[in-house]
Amino acid sequence: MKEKELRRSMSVFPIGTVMKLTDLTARQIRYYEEQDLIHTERNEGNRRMYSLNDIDVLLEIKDYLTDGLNMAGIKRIYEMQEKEKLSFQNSTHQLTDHDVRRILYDEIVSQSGMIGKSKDSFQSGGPRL
Amino acid sequence: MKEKELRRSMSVFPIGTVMKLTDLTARQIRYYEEQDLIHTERNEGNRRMYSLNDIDVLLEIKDYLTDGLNMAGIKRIYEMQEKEKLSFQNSTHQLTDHDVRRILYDEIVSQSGMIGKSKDSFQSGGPRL
DNA sequence: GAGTCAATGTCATATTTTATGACACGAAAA
DNA sequence: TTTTCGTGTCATAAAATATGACATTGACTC
Repeated sequence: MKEKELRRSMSVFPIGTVMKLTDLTARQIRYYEEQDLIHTERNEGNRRMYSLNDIDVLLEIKDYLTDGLNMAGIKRIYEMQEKEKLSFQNSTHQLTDHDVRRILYDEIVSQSGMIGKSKDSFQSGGPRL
Repeated sequence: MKEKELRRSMSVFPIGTVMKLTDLTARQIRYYEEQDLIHTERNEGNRRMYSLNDIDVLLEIKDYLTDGLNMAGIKRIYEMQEKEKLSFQNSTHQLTDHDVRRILYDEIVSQSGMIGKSKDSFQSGGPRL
């Protein structure tokens, strides 16, 4: 499965394709990058090039935003995931990535300013994982 | 497996990406299109956009050329495949695509002007399938 | 050897796509 | 009300692509 991973992380899509695939505007995509939610590669001509993984992240971000999270919240989620990834090395991990995302997500949602928002906009059990 | 097929046939790559992925020049890619070896989609702005399947075909074409086939030969191979695809509907097919390609390939190679070319440049059993 | 043809290189010009920075705006927060 | 956040929009510059023309190279023919 190593080759598939590699393919999924190859930066091969220009922003125009990503716009269509994610239904985000270039403005939005660049803004999320500016906010450090994604880290985009550039080609020799300074054009942003995206991987399948990048597109997954953008779709995740869309979901989080739909659920009422803001940039700061989403960023924290990814930061925590990052930490988990690191501590993953010297400890057997009882928690799957799935678990971690769910836990962090619930934490963020219950902690951030979600007062006055309809609870209906939440699917039970957290984001699409 | 229907969704995967769909994804493989989505035209999402600009020619620049295809150049890198196939190690072909834009001139070559356009020429193969001009010769009807590939049929390229265009986006709203008239730019060519390629699918994963298109890239596979281009890599096949490279292989065929390496093996000494010319445009006409390659075109015939694809035409015959096309026919097979059509007759495929009203008959149970004993031959797999793999078989068909091999048979057509051998036919073309033995029939076309391969005299005086080293037999070493042929891998036994036909092209990469 | 000269000519021909197939596949590709190269160049010029026009159009499209993208990058960047600035300003605007509506909704939510303070 | 005033800020802040996420996004829209616009102007300008640069990169990527389309197209058509001409050049080149190798193989084949005569």
